[in-house]
Amino acid sequence: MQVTIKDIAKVAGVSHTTVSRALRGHPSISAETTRHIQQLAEQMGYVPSAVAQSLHSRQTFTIGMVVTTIADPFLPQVVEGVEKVAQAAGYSVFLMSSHNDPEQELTVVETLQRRRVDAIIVTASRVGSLYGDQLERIQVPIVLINNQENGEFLHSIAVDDVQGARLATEHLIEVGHRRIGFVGLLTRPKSNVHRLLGYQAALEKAGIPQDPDLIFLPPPNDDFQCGELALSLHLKHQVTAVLCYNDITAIGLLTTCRRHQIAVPQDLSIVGFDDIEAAQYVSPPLTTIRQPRLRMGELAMRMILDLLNKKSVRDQLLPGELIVRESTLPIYPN
Amino acid sequence: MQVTIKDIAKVAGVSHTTVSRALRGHPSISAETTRHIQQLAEQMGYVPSAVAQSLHSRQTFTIGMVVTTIADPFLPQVVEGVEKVAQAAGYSVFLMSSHNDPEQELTVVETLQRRRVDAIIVTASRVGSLYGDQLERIQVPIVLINNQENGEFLHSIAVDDVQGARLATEHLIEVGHRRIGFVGLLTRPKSNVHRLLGYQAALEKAGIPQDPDLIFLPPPNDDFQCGELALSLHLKHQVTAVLCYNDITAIGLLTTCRRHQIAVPQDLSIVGFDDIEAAQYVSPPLTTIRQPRLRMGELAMRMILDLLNKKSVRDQLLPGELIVRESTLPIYPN
DNA sequence: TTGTACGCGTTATCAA
DNA sequence: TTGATAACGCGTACAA
Repeated sequence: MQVTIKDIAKVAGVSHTTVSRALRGHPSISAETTRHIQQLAEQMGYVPSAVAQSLHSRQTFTIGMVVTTIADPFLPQVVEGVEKVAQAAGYSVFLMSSHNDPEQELTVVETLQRRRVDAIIVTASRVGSLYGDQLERIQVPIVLINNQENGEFLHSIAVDDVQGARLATEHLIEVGHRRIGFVGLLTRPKSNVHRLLGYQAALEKAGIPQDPDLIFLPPPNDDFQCGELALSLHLKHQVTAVLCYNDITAIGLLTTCRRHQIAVPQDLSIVGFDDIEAAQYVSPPLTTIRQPRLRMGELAMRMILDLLNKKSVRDQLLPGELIVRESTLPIYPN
Repeated sequence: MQVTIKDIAKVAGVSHTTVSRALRGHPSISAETTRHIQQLAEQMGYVPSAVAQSLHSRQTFTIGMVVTTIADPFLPQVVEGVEKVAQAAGYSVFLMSSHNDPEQELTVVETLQRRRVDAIIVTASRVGSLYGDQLERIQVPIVLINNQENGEFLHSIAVDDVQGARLATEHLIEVGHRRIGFVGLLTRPKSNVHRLLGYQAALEKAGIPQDPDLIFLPPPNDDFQCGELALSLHLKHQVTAVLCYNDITAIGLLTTCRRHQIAVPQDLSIVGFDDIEAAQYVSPPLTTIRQPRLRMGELAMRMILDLLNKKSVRDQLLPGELIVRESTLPIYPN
């Protein structure tokens, strides 16, 4: 059974009010009794109940972190950033998975509401309108990561998909490629379009004519398989370079190339997106666009703190960073 | 401002007691008023306060999941398993990182205690005696993952390091290797010894003499670099195969081999441990010992549920599974 | 400087 | 079938 301030009060022969004050260093309590009570609390192993405090103060110093699944290689670092800043500010994090299942999304939102979290951070690949409405009904600050939406309580931290994809494509163009393919993912409609736009903008700027055949949108599948299917871009359409929606897709393509004796990057250059851990470990190491995941998590939590302190905040669109490794090569090496 | 049962009571013209009962389907309330009140609650957007419920019931339906850092590639799947089972049972999960920092470990434990979590799951590479004592003072069921300790409230789920390492070594022996190296990690003293024991047991059983030169314990470093340093086993001591402490280490070795033009597996076979995501993506795909991470998480949470229901539980030692990929090859291929 | 009384939102006991 | 009251652990206005 946990020790309460009443228990301490009894032992000290004072009221629980005095104990409460003494423990929090209230100035109106004499230095001596304060010291005495604090010492007593220590001895008795007193730890205040956040539950009772929350009931009284109407804030829980708790936030909900909603993910589709924490097993997504993109997420752990984001969560790490969130948790770090949260912990430093005295907040604890509820981790909740929605698994992209509408039913679970509802229970997750309801649970968050029951738990009276002070704020919510969501990184879901899809925040449907229904889901978004549900979220907003909680009347609590919400920060979306990589998923802009409109709404009074909705704010966002996101990577600039257009800029990132353009950067990647420009890299390929600079080293001499002209037949450049794009592998999109229909399961991520929004950012897919943005990355496609970035790709097209780079081509246009370089005066390279668009060829619809070079844009490959595999049927919905897991990301890796989409990459495998994309080999046709090379086999049927003779692209010399491919920009993939993300690293997993790029690695899928990379793997198939190995199986088909297609040398990367000599025969085909490949660029990914995200810079997940595995990107540096595959062979050849993957050129990619890095998303500052740790920082995104930190920023999201900082934004939450600002919102809770009634400070005004601005949505952030972060640039992706080109990481050149060994999966891309000049088409005309010197 | 959140709706409370008192608000509903006012509107319905009854006491808050009646509302409380009606909402929970208490039999002593007339069917009609029950229906009426439930409907009213729905309309008013009532969501019960878990905080108030917890204060009264003295349980929070909350557990603490302590990790060193969620960015460790081993952990996400474990957490996924925990969260899944927890959610299905009506529990929510606090995710807390200790970063292997003694000071943070203390604050984490204290926070868990303040929050009055019903139980704790810990997967830390090191649960020092001090840390363990602190943990046990909370008087709450605790399940350790991959870290056996003794204590009244301490239980564990772990992979059988000895068996796993033996399995891996036997695989290498079976395909003809006799000069087999072992790369250990001093940062994980306990399981390091166990894996070493498994390695030695396999050699002994096969009648292969032990050679201390083939056991390499690099100075504490990050796991990847330890793998890189292990190249000396091949260069100086002519091993034809190496068992690495974990996949990251194995991938470090793999990467260095590529840089030194050492063909894997033709010149050197490599086996890892864990079967992290990246293991299947590297080239060549890594032969390794799989830890059933998702299942370990599920089992840990199930064990917690049993403990909370006063059921008796047994510590579990799970076998590792040999996953043969392409980083190992018979030394005398047919 | 200290204590009394009340409220936070919910459930449970007892009486009506 | 329903309601008044107390209790969970804590913080605070007000009184002493």
